[in-house]
Amino acid sequence: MKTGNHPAKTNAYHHGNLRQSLVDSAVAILEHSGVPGLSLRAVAKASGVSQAAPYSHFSNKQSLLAEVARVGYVRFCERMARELDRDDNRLVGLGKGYVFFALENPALFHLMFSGELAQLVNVDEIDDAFLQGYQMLVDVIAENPLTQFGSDLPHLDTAYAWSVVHGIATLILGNQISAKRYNLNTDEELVEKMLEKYFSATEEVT
Amino acid sequence: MKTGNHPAKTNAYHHGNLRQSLVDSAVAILEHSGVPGLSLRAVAKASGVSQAAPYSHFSNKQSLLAEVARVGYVRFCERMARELDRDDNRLVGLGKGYVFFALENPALFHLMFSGELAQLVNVDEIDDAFLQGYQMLVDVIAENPLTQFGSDLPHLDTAYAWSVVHGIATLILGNQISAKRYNLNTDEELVEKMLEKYFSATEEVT
DNA sequence: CGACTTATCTTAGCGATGTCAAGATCGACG
DNA sequence: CGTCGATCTTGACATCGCTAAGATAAGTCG
Repeated sequence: MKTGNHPAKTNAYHHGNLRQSLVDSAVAILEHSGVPGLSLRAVAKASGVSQAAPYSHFSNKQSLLAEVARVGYVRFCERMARELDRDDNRLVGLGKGYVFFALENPALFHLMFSGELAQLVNVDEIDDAFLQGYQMLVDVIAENPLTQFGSDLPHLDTAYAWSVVHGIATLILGNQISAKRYNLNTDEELVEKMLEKYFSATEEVT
Repeated sequence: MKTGNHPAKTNAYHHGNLRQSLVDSAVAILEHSGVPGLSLRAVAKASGVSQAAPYSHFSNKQSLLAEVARVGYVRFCERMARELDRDDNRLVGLGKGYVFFALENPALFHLMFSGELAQLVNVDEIDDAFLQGYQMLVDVIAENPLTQFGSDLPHLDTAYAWSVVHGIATLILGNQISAKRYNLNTDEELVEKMLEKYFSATEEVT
């Protein structure tokens, strides 16, 4: 039942690396059982310890979930970075990475942005992974301004671009928007078509 | 503790109009206690009945929540309709109504679009209120096409406009976007500025 | 080496939750 | 009046997050 990574394991009683193991177990449970299956007791059992053991490493369930979200932010940035250079328009690429991550990790994405962890994880006192992702967007917008909307309030463009991709991701996950409504085969195709159409009018800048 | 509306009440044992009363109680609890305070037992107590009474009218908690979401859709449409004609650009007005509703009813909005009720309430087999709201958007886009993005795939424009307003609403609710980051006083001001900038380039159509 | 300290983990239990089974109540209808 | 079906109550079960009390073992210091 253990997740397998106990590098500092010492004996059967003391786990050795329980904190990290709990986070890994939680991520694994979240991926194949979703949010409803993610109970503290299930996480503890998956790591081979008793129900109350997590409280030696996390003050409560929210603290564990904040760690899980942090893992999510790291993977999120990696996913966006992977897609960033595969597109002629870097903003389109960044957007694809954003939405694709959401589609590939629905439960994790929901946890990261549900706002239930907003007290612990918000933009003001956020961890580095989240800020790194936000900085990607700021940089891409800076190197390729959205002048098709005019040059007033240029700093709003980051919030706008973020809203577009976040809205697409959320609505697809909630089944309010789907590929078959637009006679497309996959949601990925829908995302590409939307981002290419609504993020691409930046040629006139040069 | 009762919500007050028992028009068909018959006696102390049989409530008379429990189904509607439960929905009303749930909406009220959701508004001033949020999702975490919305337990079936609390709803039952607020309507003055025992814990298991709701199961005579709803198969489970999700069924009740689906009813609550339906109430939310009705109010949602009313809110958008109220804002629709107050703007020169009707799309901007519709968007304001969309986001303002989310800001004014955060818990209800979250319930309506969280996707947890997606099996019960989706766009395919949705109730009239939801479809009415979607039709508002379709009509506004039809009478004022977003030709600034080109005229190919025009049916994607509804999904795009929806994504923009939904993304703005969700990110503000999750505290990822806020007015003070843009030196504005209120979130409403931020919403207006964004929608006017990114939804207004439709003059060249006429 | 041996005793003390501290972090870690277990067992037991509390209150709250969603849900179900059994039975009580009462209006409607013959 | 008597039966029936819908409605509601009581009581219970499993699970949940969380806490208290105590067991275990690793580290430290004499």
